[in-house]
This record gives sequence, structure tokens and C-alpha cells, in this order.
Amino acid sequence: MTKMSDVAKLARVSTATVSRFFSSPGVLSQETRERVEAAIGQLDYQPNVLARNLRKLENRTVLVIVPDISNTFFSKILRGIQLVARSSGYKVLLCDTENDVELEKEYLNSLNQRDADGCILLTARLEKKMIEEIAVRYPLVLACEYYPGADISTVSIDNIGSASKATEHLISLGHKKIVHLTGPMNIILSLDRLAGYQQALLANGLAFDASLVYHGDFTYQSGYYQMKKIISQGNLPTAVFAANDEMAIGAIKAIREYGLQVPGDIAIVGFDNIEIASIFEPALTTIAQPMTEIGEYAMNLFLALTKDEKMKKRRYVLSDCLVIRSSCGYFNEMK
Amino acid sequence: MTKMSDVAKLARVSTATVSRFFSSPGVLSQETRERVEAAIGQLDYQPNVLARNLRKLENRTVLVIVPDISNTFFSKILRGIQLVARSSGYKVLLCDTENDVELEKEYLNSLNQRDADGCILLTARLEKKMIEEIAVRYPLVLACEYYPGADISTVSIDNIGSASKATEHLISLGHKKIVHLTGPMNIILSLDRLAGYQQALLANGLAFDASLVYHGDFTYQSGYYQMKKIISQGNLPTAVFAANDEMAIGAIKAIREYGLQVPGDIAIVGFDNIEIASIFEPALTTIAQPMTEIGEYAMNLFLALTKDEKMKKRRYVLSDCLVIRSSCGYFNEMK
DNA sequence: TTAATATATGTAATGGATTACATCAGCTAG
DNA sequence: CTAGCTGATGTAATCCATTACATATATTAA
Repeated sequence: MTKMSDVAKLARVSTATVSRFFSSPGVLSQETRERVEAAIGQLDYQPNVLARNLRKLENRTVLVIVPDISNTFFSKILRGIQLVARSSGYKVLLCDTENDVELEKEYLNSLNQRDADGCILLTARLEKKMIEEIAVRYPLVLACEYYPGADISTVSIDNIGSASKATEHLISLGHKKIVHLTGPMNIILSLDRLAGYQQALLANGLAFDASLVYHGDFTYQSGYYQMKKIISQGNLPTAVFAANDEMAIGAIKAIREYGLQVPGDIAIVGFDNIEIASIFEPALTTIAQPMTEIGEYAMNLFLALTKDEKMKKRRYVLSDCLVIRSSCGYFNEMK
Repeated sequence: MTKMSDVAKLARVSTATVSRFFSSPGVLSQETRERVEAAIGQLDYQPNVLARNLRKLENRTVLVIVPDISNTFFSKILRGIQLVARSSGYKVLLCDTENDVELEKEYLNSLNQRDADGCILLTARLEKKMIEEIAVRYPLVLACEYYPGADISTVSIDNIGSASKATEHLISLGHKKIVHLTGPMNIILSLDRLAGYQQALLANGLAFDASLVYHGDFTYQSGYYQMKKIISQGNLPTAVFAANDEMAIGAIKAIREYGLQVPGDIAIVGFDNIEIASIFEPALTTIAQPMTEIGEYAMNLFLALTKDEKMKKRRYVLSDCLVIRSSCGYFNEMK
């Protein structure tokens, strides 16, 4: 493998000059620059990143911790991260935790070995204190989720507001008995969506009934089984607000298995607007999160933290929107 | 950040000894080992991977080039790769090309800068010759796809055989006019599935009719639009074999929009068995690929190549199976 | 003309772990 | 008692690019 000294020798300059050719070509005289360029071309030289990394004590890599890559919601965010990463010469180290908190911890520890310069977390199940400590030592950005009151850079949407918006949509269609299918209750995002649901009920003079809240874990399966449970208990709601699209789709499947119609018998609203939401039948009314954009913001925040150690932490709240399709009968009502 | 020499000083040994504590603790005397261990604990020392990488000229990283992470088929394979990677101390550098061949080339080039020790390709759109050249210099594994006649380690299923199996299933149900929705025709996998389709027709005395072959690109959208085209042309088939599940689902959506039934009017078989295949209605009959396993095999092959430069290239063909659900009316026929 | 400044390039230390080789103590065999 | 070996540890070169500092030359100001 050709190294810098080979290029230097061929171009009759020092390695310092070759190095400058890459980092600040402007300072070289035109003649030298051309000689170095020719030597590089002739030897097909490419700098060894390993050596550069050691010298600079950085490695232009961002650890991205994802709870579940097979969820398209996260993979779209990843795509946004990667987009920005690539254009600024950063690499993306993928860590799929499969929802395992221990793995999350393990991967975060690899920061100490300098496997990456910092990280972007798409999940936040570890104790706040632990994350805060890491954020002091390394650039760290939280996307989608957040820790209330923590001094950590964050990108997300207003989960409370949008959950409320989704619920109000159902209320505006005349629904009074609305079930909420939550995500895992150990993450803030699920709590926020539940809070938004409650808020919408109260704002519209409906009583909050804890027995209408069922807990899922964001998988199709949990939506399916929780919905079966609801139906088999016989206390049928007229609408369901699911905390994500997967669960909404699982719920629809369960409803259909009991010979009921969506939205005829039960209306459904989801959350996230993953691709299948528009393709599934009935097409899902849902809250559209700007997934790629969340990823882009997260990576940009990360880069900012990298450059400016003492940067004040920022919290971005991106706007989402309610996408009305057919799963809650809006169009039927309009007829 | 504590370094090895700090530990060495505290333990009153040389850095060589500390290094040996990690690489071959057995050679140290028990007393030394304990002293070093204590010093490490006291200073909370973790070796700097950057330095180790430079010295060893490796970085325990595998580049994984994925055509589309938001396709759950690929994300499951990624999961398999990551599983094995983690247990053998390797990191996964993610490169989503979004089906862009230029990006594929760009990412592969980063091997020359030692960003990774080698790579696993889940796509193979570049010229065979180029890939072969890279495979000579770095460990390289192809998963899912392959280049005919190339000396490259590969993991895949028998696409011809399974496409044939899928088509024969339709034939066995009495279908004679079967449309095939292909993937992009510049990849071998699509060609193989087409070949399997033809093979099944011929083996069963049905003529191959090129006008029944429509080209998609593995997206929902392409399945949807191609199917609309087919129907609007009026020359209706009784069955469709789609080269992947996304297109199959898109096709079903189109069929329904024309007021037709699946499987009543048109039966459908997909390919891959992504998660939504079992949840969608009608649930999709499809070829189940062992996705996680493909990933695991690929990573294991990669590791083998890493250890043994001169290893003979291997080609693994994993077994798949036809999962019969309701999209082609098998169960109806049984009644 | 000389001092001061700008421009271009080189010298060599540096980042932190790894490892070939050297050393030394203690032991065994002849 | 000595040559030869084993086991434990140290010394120092090495991986390769970066960069603070030094040097040399050309240019400008006074």
C-alpha cells in the first residue's frame, strides 16, 4: 500500500507538503501542487484514514443507536442521518439494539474506546443520568425521544400536541368512546402520546377513562393482541388511537377477524405515517412525522456539537401533520 | 483520557506488559496480572482503538452496502450480520445506496482508505470485473445476489428454483395465464426469478408469453402502476407472480381499485416473506427467505475471509420455502 | 540598505498501542 | 558446574499522517 512518504519521495517534497496538499492546498505554490498531484495520480495514493484518525484523535464516525432497524420509521430517519453524514465526510456505525437496553449500554460504551466520535440515539431507555454523563464527554444527540429537563440536544416532534390532534380528529367525527393503544410505558414518547390523548379528551369535555388505555410495544403483534383482548372483553369502543402505525394495522387485522369493519364499526388513527400506511386497506389516517428531516436535523446538530464543544444544547421541535385517509371514515362522513 | 503508559506506570510494569494483559493474559505471572488489573480498574482504562487499529492495520469494521434500508427484507439481513459482527467484535458501517450505483462505487472506494477491513454487498449492480478486482484485495462477500462465474464468496437462495416453485404453485391451482412482475432487469436476481418462472411454465406444458412479463423495480409503487397498466390493457391474467412482496402488495391494491378480488379474480404470489406479508389482507402467499440466516452466513463468511487470505471462495445456497396463505386462494380451493 | 514581513517548505515530535527482539532469573540435564 | 532452556518482562521500533516550529527565500516598508 503506497504511503505518504512514497508520494513525497516521488514528488521530491516532504511528507508535510503532501499532507498540506490535502488539508490546505492553497498554501502550496502552483508548481509544487502540480508535482504532488502528479505523484498522487501516478501512485494512485489514498491517505490512510487509520493514521489520520490516531493523529487527530477523532474518527469521523457517528454511532447511531436504533431500537429496531426493521421498523421503516427508524430506517427513514437513518437515511436522513446518512445523507448529511456522507456530505460531511462522516461514517455511520450502525447499532441495532433490538429493544435491548443492555445492548444500548454496551454500544454506548464503545465511545470510550473511540470507536466513534459521538452518537445519535433514536431510543432513550437508559437512565437519564447516565445519558447526561455521556453527553458531557461526547457529542450526543437524541432524536425522536428526549429526557425532560436534561441538557441534551434533541430533535423531535411535539408528541403531546400531535397525539392531541389525532384524538381531536376522532372526537370531531363524533366519537366519544376512544381506546388508546400505547407504546411501551418506559419511554417518554409513549407517555407524551398518552398525555396528548388525555388532553384532547378533557379539552372536549370527555372524561378520561383509564380502562380504555391498553399497552402495546409498537409491534404489529401487540396491536393485534391488544385489540383482540378489547373486543373479546365486549366493551367495544367506536374508535382507536394507536401510538404507531404498526399497532394500528395489527388492530385493524384483529377487528376484521371478528367480522367488524374499519371504519364502519371502529375508526382507527395511527401515528408515524410509515410507507405501508398509505397502501394498507383501509389506508391509515395518521400523524405524519418528517422522518428524513428528523435524521438530517439530528446529524446537523451532531456536527455542530462536534465543532463547538461548548455549544449550548438545542432542542428542535419539527412540525408534523395529520394525514387524513380512510381508516376513520372521514370521507364517508363527508358524503 | 488515560493511556496505556499511565496504567503501566501505576502498575510498575512496561506498556508491553499492559498490552499483554489484554492480548494474552496467560503469559503474565499471577502477581503482575493482578497489579495490572488493579491499575486498570483504578484508572478506568480502556484501550484506544484508534491506536490499535493503526498498529494492526485493521479496524475490525465491515462495510455493509445496502440498496435500500427501508426495505425490511434488507434490514432483517442487516440484523443477522450485526448479530455475528457483535459477537466477534466487529463493527458495522452502514452504507445505504438508495439504489444509486454511483454511491455504491463511492462507498466501495472507502475501503482503500481503510475505513473498513472489507465489505458485504447486499446489491450487485456494478460491473463484475470491478467487484472481482476489489475481492482480490479485500475480504468481500455477496449476499442475496451473485455474479455468475465470478470467484467471489456468496450467500443466497436458489432464486431460479424458488421462482419456479412459486409459479408451479399457481399452475397447480389451475392457472394458465400467469403474469410475472419482475424486479429491475439489471440485476441477476430478477433475471433468475424470471428464468424460474419460465422454467415452471415449460415444465408444465405452458407456453412462455413475453407479453405477460412486466417490469417493476421492487417498490410498492411499481407493482401498483404495472398492475394498473395490465388491467387497463384489458388482457386480464388469472394470476400474478411478483418478484417481491412489495410489488405483490402494490398489485393487490391496483386490482382492488378496479373492483376485482384477490384471490377471487386474480391470484397473487409474492417473494421474500417480509413481515407485512402475513398481516396484509389477503395474507400473501410467498417465498420465505431465511433473512437473518443469510446475514449470519454472510458475516461468518466474511470473518473466514479475514482470517485466511487465501481461502477458497465459497458459495452457500440456503433453503427457502413456499409459505401458503390466502392470496392465491389455496384455502378456498380446499374447501 | 536594512529590518520586517510574507510565502513556501522542511524537520521532527506526536498520537497510543503492538510486537520482534533482547534480557535476565531460575531451572534442568549432562 | 555449565550449556541450554523456560518463563517473565522490558526496550524500542513500528504503524502513517499531522502539525508546531524552524528555516529559507522573496518582498515590502522605512
